[in-house]
Amino acid sequence: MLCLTSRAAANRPQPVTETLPTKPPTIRDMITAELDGAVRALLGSQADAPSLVVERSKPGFSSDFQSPVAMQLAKVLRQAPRQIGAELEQWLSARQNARLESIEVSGPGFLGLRLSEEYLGELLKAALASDRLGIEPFAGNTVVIDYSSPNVAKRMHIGHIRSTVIGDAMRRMGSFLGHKVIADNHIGDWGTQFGQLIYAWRNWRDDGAFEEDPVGELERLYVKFHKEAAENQDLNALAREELRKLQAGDEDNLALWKMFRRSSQDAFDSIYERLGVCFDVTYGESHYNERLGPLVERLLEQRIAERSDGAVCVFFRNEAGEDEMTPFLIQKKDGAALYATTDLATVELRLEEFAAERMIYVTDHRQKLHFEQLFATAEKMGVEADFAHLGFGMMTLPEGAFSTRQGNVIRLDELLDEAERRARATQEQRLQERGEQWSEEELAELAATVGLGALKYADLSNNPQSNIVFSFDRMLSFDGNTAPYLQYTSARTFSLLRKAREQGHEPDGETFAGVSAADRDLLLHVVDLGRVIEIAFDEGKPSVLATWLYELATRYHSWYASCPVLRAERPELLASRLNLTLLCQRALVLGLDLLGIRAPERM
RNA sequence: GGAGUCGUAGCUCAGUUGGAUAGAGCGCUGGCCUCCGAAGCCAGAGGCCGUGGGUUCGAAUCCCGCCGACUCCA
Repeated sequence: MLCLTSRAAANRPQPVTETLPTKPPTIRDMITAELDGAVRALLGSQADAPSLVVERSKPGFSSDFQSPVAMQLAKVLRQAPRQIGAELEQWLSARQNARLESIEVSGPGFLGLRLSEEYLGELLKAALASDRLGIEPFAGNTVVIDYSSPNVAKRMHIGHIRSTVIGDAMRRMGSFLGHKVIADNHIGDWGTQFGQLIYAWRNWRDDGAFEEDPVGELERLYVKFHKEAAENQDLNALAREELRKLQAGDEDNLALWKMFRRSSQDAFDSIYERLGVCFDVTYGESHYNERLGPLVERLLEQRIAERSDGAVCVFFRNEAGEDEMTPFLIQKKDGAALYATTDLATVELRLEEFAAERMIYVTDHRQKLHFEQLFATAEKMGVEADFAHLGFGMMTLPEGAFSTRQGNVIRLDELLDEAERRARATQEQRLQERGEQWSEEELAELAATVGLGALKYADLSNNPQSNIVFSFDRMLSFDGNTAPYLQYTSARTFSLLRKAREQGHEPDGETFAGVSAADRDLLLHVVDLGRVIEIAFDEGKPSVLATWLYELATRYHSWYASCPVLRAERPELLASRLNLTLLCQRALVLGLDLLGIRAPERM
């Protein structure tokens, strides 16, 4: 699995923009350029050309791509669409572009374009020339992605999976495209809960339990504190005193806090390692403590923020003086800072230390207003970077929300265990059916690959804004549009190419012959990958890539059922189909890797 | 009260800038392994895309009203 980034944060940033190649033209670019020429010829200088739409033709049409251009022009030219289409067709045909085999009008005025086999062959060859499928890095922004962000002294639970998995996929896709990505785990390592925890630790800790399971014990103390505090109001004051001492730099409390932080980080790391998730930096909220006071002062001086009723707020008013958005509170009456303050300080540090041009926050959608306020404040501060909030729905139980205090969370490590357990059971059954024996290591590795893949894919394959009611069966399904289906497809391609090699056949990387509709469809789908990754990243939707992968797997299976490879009737068909199989394999492996999912060679 | 998100097949959801016949999975019906891996393929049933208007040659997609669900608001 690609996991190129490390936690070392030193020596950033070097500009990467100048050395990047320009983005290579796509098939759509080529077609659009042709159409544009035709449209200009038709329109002359009399009017602006409409924006050209080019898309894949629906199944059942002989063309590969289509454009409704003639209908778009009908109004401007005051002619019937089909007549315009005929003229466009004539103009384009006269050009004799070797990449286009035919152009024809159909339906109410769609222009259908069919690519030539030579051109398809070129596309295949170019794609097979590298394991990046010919997609060169072309983007070059410095992007900070903020995801996962668990809280110290609490175990990671099911509520963290989405941010972690989606953020990691964004990191992978961004890096692949050529962005300089900095993944930041903004952990919750500061705040009122530490006063509570220090009090609870001093009074109720169980050293044996802490030895055994540090974070479990811290979590128990946290829950106990809230139970006790509900009975005894004095505890809150005592906890606040511990917090005050901690914030004032009291050595004992600071040492405790550091220990809590370290043991929590160890627990997080073991989960990240299992998931194959990486970060470049893990600064945490505490990293910004010293910046908060000066930041508030500066915002007041610059009149970006104002005092209001003893607190400090940033207001968003229109010209009439009315609030356009809820004010952003950055300092409470008692002088305490808030998430808002820390987040603003974090923005500043990311500009200073990384020269960030884009910041992406992956959190649940309830924080939407907070981020809108944050981004608007940054704008007032003159920050020119782009901001994006990738919000997703919450995971809940049938009886309601998860809550550490209520102790009804589903622990992440247990969820991962369950995923692997189910994958292993399925695999053992299949091996038994096939009469195969695998070693324990092979089984364990496959169980992790398939189980964790299924779990990740369940979150990556849709982008629901609505909340989701948790169910093991839902998250760990192995049938239908799931990671195991994609992995199975991958395993099949490996198997097929292994068999071919045993028979002395290797893909030659260039033959593309006896082209059927299924061949065209498969090839044209694969060569769209670069564009798909770009959309998935720019729109913050790994689901776009997931859907593309699913469509690829479906197409491959369907193609495979109708096109014998090893038993192809002619040698050039065998060669061509081996190439297509290798192409699909590379696309599956690459696409899955960008989602953080491994593609097994056998399963 | 203010702001926002979302209503698509029995269930869970896709649907990229508006484009020809709205797609998957699960579940349901029926085919396909002496033949490259059946975690598969093929075929079928199942939809006034919440509702009423509007814009457009063309709307699940854009605009407005209404109904319903959810989220946020120092």
